[in-house]
Amino acid sequence: MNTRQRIIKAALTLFAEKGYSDVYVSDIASAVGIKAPSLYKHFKSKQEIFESILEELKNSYTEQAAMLSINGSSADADAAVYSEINEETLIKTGTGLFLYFLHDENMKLFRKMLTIEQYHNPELAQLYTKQYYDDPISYQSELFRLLIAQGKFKECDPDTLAVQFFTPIYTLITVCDRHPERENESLAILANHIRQFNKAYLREEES
Amino acid sequence: MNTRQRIIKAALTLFAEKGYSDVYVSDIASAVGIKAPSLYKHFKSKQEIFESILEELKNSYTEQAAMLSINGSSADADAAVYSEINEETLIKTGTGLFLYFLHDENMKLFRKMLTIEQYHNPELAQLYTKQYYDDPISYQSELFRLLIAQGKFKECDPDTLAVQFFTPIYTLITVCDRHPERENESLAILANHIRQFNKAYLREEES
DNA sequence: ATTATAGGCTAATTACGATTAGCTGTCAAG
DNA sequence: CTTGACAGCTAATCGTAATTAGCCTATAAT
Repeated sequence: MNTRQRIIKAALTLFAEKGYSDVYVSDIASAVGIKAPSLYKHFKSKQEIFESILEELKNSYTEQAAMLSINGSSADADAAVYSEINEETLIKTGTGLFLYFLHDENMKLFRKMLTIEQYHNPELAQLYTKQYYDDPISYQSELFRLLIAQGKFKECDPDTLAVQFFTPIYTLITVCDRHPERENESLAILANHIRQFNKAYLREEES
Repeated sequence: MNTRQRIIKAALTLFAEKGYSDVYVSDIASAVGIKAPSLYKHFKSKQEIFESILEELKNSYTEQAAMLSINGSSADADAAVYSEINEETLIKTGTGLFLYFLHDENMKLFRKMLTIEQYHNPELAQLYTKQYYDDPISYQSELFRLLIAQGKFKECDPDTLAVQFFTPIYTLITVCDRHPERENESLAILANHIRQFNKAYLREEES
C-alpha cells in the first residue's frame, strides 16, 4: 500500500474514533510512521485528507452496495431467491449480513465517522441518511413488494414492512458499535426479531 | 435566568450543533453576551461547562422519564390504560410522544450532543444506550408483557416486540433530527407502523 | 459611609496545531 | 555520471484558543 493510501486509512481510523477536530495532523503522520510536514507531500491540507476519505468511501460503498444488491436495482432477482428460502436460512442470511456490516473494517469506520460528523455539514447528513436509511429501506421495500405480489407475504404496505424489518437491525448494529461486548445479546435479539417478523407477516404455505 | 444557567444553555446549543471541540469558549461567551474571560467567574474550565451540562441533563432526563414513565416502574399502571385503548387513540398517543421527543428543546439538544460525542468517552456511550435503547426497551417490554398476559396481545416474546415497536420510532426521530423537512413523511410512516404493528400483534376482540 | 463580593472587562500569557521553507537522500531516466 | 522529481526531515512561522492577571463597578451587608 502506498503512503497516500496508508494516510487515508490511518486518518479514517482516527477520525472515526475521535472526530475530525480532535485528530491532529501529527497524529495521522505518526500513525503512518512519518512526520507531520511530510503529509503535505501527499495532501495539501487536513481538509483534503478528509475529503479524499469521503471520496474513497463513497466509491467503496457504491461497489459493495452493488455487490450486496442493497441498491434497489436487483431486488427482482433477489426476490426469486428469498421466495424459496425458509425461516432458519433467513436467520442465517440476516445474521451474516448483520455481522458483515458490523465487522467489515471500512463499513464500521465509515459508519462511526459519519455518526460523529453528521451535523458538521449537510452533505454528511444527506450521506448518512442515504446509506443507513433510504437505500436499505428502498431495497427492502422493493423486495417485500415482490414477495407480497407473489403471495409469499401477507397483503400490507411494503414500505412499512421494510421499516419494521430494517430499523431493528440497524439499531442493533449501532448498539454493538458502542458496546462490542453486547454482540451476542444483539445476535440473539436479531434472530428473535427475524423469527417473529416471519411469523407475523409470512403467509402460511398452502401446499 | 442567571448567567450560569444562560451559559449552560448557550453551550449546550452550540455543543449539539458543532461538537465540543469546535465550540470556542468565546462562542459561548458571545452567545451569552459577555466576554470569554468572564466565563471563568462561573466555571473553572471549558470542560467543567460540559460536565455541568451533563449533570443538568441527566437530572432533567430522570425527571422527565419519571413523568412520562419511561422507566419501567409504572408500566403496570400504564398497561391498564393501554388495554382499554383503540388503534386510532394509540396512533395519536404515539404521535404525541414522537413529537414531544422530537421537538422538546432539551431532549433534542441532549440527543444531538450525545450523538456527536458518544465516542468521546465511554460514559457518554453508556448514557446514550441507556437513554435511547435500554430504558425505552425495558419499559415497552414490561408493558407488552402485561398486555400479553391480559390476552390483549398475541402470545410472543415481549422483548422482541418492544424492539420491533420502538426502533422504528427512534430511527424516524433521528431522520427528522438530520432532516427536519422530512417530519411529515416520518409522521405518516409512524402512523402506518403503529397501525400495521397492531394488526400483526393485537389479538382480535372476541366480544 | 465602608467594604467585600460578584461579575464584568482589557490585555497578557501560554500552548499548541496547521502549514510553509528549505535542506537532503534516493533512485530512475537520459 | 548527473539530473530532476519524489518523499522524507528539521526548524520556522502563523494563527488562534484557553486560561490568567489585574483592574473596575455596582451593590448588598455591616
